Amino acid sequence: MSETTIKNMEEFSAISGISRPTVSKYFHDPDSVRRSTRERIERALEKYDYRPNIFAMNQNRKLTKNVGIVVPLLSDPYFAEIARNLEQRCIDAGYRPTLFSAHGDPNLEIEVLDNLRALKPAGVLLAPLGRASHRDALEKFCDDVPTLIFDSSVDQLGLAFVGSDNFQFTSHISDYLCRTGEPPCFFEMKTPANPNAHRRRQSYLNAMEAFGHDPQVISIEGEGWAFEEIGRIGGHEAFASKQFSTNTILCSNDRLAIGLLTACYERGIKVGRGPNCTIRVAGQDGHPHSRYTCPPLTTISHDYDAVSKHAADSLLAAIEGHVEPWKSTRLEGKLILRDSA
Amino acid sequence: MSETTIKNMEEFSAISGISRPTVSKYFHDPDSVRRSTRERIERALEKYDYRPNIFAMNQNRKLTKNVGIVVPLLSDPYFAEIARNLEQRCIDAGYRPTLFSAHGDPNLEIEVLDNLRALKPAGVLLAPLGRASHRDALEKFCDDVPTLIFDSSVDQLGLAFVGSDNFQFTSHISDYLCRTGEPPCFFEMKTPANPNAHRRRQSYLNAMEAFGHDPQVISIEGEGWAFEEIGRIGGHEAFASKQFSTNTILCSNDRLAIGLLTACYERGIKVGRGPNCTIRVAGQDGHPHSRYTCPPLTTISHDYDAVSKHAADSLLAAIEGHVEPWKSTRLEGKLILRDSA
DNA sequence: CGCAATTCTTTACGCGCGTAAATTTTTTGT
DNA sequence: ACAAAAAATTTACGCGCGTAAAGAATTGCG
Repeated sequence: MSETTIKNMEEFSAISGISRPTVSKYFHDPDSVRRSTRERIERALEKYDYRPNIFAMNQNRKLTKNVGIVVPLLSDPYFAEIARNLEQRCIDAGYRPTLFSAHGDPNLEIEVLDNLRALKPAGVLLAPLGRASHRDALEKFCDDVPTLIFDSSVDQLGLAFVGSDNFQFTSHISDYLCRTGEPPCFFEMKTPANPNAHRRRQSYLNAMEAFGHDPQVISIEGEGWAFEEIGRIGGHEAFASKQFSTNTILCSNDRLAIGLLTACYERGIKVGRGPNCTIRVAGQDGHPHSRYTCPPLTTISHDYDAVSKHAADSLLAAIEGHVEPWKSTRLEGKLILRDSA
Repeated sequence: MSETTIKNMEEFSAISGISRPTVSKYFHDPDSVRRSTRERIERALEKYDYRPNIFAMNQNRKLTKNVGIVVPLLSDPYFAEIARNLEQRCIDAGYRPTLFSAHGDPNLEIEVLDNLRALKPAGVLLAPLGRASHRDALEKFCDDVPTLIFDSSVDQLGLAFVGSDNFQFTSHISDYLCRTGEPPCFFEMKTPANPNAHRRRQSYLNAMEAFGHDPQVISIEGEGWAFEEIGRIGGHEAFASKQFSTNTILCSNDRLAIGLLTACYERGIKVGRGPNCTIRVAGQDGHPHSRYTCPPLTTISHDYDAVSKHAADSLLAAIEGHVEPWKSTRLEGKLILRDSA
């Protein structure tokens, strides 16, 4: 690398011997110029490290290379993990992802989207808060910006939806639980933040009917996103009032299950499949932490890779002009057998 | 809000009746214009929602209002939580924070910093990866961009350092453990990613000497950021080779402790203070998850609020011209007594 | 080799805003 | 009420790059 520092595209075009408009074209898409000129530019690029001013670029381009990634709660490792995955895929495709979290607050979600608008993103990958989201504001945003919805669907919003097949999740794990012991009760929040919860409850009811068992749904109180605490408190109350009719509890999601396991511990209830265990607990999501609960949590896991790949691919395809009608893609989960059930 | 849509500051200045340079001044700092004109602008702002083009602003301003927040691993809820905190403080102070994660990879850390440079940030809040960080690249970055280091210090890098007092952490919890039972062994990674680990080990050694006990450090193998798994595997090996000389284990951090708890469970070892418990385990960090382990983890917690407040305040003060010599601030932690020890 | 199709160069303008200088208007203090 | 200070306006230029149009150079192909 030489010492002469290049401060703009004009100077760079001079020393590279290529005209500025062509250099500009190169930065927009390296393959849009002749092979030989591309090589000349890249040789110069190695000698003098120059990068076009990102603000000047974005100001004039009709379409930027910015991509927004919005999740409901970044402090939930599930979302952090999927966000990381999406981020990498965008970078690999030559886009500039920016990560946002609504921190569980629907007003913040709107604010985030407003800020995102200012970045003139080519597209957005959005996991909505769900029930609490301001529906019409989301809709308005999706009208303006190519948006792919993931994780939790809101009608036919955006370009498409990619997520997990919650019916398959619950029916699969219910099936497992029924075949290996007492039929499960279903442990959930009464007013879940996420619409997936409703699908899971329904799928549980279907599964129980198919097996000819009486379903039992325990719907606990609690607002917000502190699911572990909600599960813990709700668990204590459910135990105290003897609401569990069988020795098996299927939780609507892993974080609730983690809280329930804590409640079990605090009440001296042994969880697992072992000889002196009195109860089985299973979750749903394949939460990064579920491996390390005590006992390790039996759960059904999202296919993180497949979901994020499908989501990123769909968005980027749409950005690049491949129009397709709205579509919902729901991927199957994998049962992860561990000690808790 | 009226229907006429304003597309630039020129138009907005026309309808608000204020000249464009004054409007520009207002957006730079609302308090820099006379109260009456400020009110006129804000009245117009309510009628026609106009926001200055962020790219055009940043292109010309010598100093942007961008602030970068960089953490080693966003999927660790500890960092997610502190990042959220920092983010909010920046927004409240009128800055535009952008969140980045190095995803545990020192090369990515450099890449993130390079991308950050392109945003011409007014300042950066950086929690370095630690041992694995490319020291000289960080240094170079800090030379160019006002950077405040937090969580894990690297010499006298940047404007200042803000973090926790690891000596106090370990001495405090060691003290507690010694007074309430057998003196603790110290469970750590042999090659920890984070330099805080060294301080904690040293503090443990000091504490044990002060109490007149023989220290015992168990240093386990493992690279990377999958601390829980490292703790679990390392725990199994340590138990198998009977490396724990007392019934009390102080872990270098909570995530390691969480893995160790899983190992204990898997070996049928009862952890806690109860009558038929054979071992006590404590962690350090006050990890968001530590409340929900089984048993709930006794730990010493970072003062999240104080650390992030101090970090954000220091950076913003420096940005706004309050020069101060390099300083290291280390805040005390709070002991959180739970069932595990 | 010659022609058309590509690709590049030259020239020129515009994006939306920051900012400086000179001038005019408004406010402040007495 | 008046001068001085403060704030706003007018005018003008520049930032770094996108992009369009017209012409020149290069390429591919029969």
